[in-house]
Amino acid sequence: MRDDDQIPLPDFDLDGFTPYRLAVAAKRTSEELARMYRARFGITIPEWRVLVHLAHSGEVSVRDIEARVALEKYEVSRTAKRLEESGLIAKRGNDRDRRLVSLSLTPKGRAMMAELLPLAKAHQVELERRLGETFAQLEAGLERLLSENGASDGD
Amino acid sequence: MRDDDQIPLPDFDLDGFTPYRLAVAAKRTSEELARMYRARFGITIPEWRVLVHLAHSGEVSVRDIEARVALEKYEVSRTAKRLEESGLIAKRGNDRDRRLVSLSLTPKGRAMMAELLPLAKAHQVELERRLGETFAQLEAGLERLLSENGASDGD
DNA sequence: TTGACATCATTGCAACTGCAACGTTTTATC
DNA sequence: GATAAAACGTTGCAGTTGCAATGATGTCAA
Repeated sequence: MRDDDQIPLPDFDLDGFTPYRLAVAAKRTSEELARMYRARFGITIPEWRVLVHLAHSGEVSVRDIEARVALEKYEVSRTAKRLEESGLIAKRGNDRDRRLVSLSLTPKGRAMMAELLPLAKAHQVELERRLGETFAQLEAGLERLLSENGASDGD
Repeated sequence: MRDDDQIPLPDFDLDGFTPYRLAVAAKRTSEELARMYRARFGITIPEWRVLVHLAHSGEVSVRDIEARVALEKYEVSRTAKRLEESGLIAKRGNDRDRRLVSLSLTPKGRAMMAELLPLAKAHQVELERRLGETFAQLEAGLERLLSENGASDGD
């Protein structure tokens, strides 16, 4: 065998691989935001998602949140536990169906969201401004990806 | 105080929040791929990234990889450790600069990549087909996001 | 009513992650 | 050269994650 007797590999450009590009873009975008959440409010992204849903929907169960904020059931459960410990949400049993746990914002959580949501909105506006006309293109692509199997399975 | 005397919250639609949309789209896309990697080759996404870079670049250091595949230094280090343990890559010291560790594919790793890379390419083609004309739009958006601060800081 | 099955939420465990600190080696400054 | 500073890679630790299993409750059919 000669020394260069190696299996030849096809060229592959990771930078042109869409799943990779998406992952990197998402990570950057999320981390930018996560820094703000953490620095100003001391919350993580899963916490932010749950809080947003509660702000929007009032009192809901873990199950209700799961599907709506793209978190697994156990993530919601643990996130809710942390949020309760930091006093931002309240958990209580549901009398109709005692398997359910009702989650809702506490006044403290509500006050925080009253401050946070406008910032998030402003961030979105700023993002759209920064992307300019490519924003609509990005959205078209995301829409296509997200609608592909949005309801097909629980994952 | 009346019972409904609550701080009013602005409406906020998580589903329309671009960072969230990106995160969900990236997660779905990545997981689809991760399933294939894991099922057929038993590797994770960080492992896949390191392997791709080695397939492309031959022999490189941890530092070289770090920037190119969007992983932190310690992630590359631990990923390399695992890949070495599973016999897919080899690690050895660099004589010129003994701080460096040279990573390279083993024949076994090379053989795996020879099988994996065509599948990844096919996946990309399939993705482009599925997205149709929105693919170009998505790419335009991603390009904008990724070029914004790609070299500005190491993060 | 009872028993089998489904649903909801939680948790034990092992693996993984992020951060900061570390040891080693090289580079820069005097 | 000697000392300080920087670069490279690794690792200890505490916290987090994902999976599968669990317990508790509800639903349905006989």
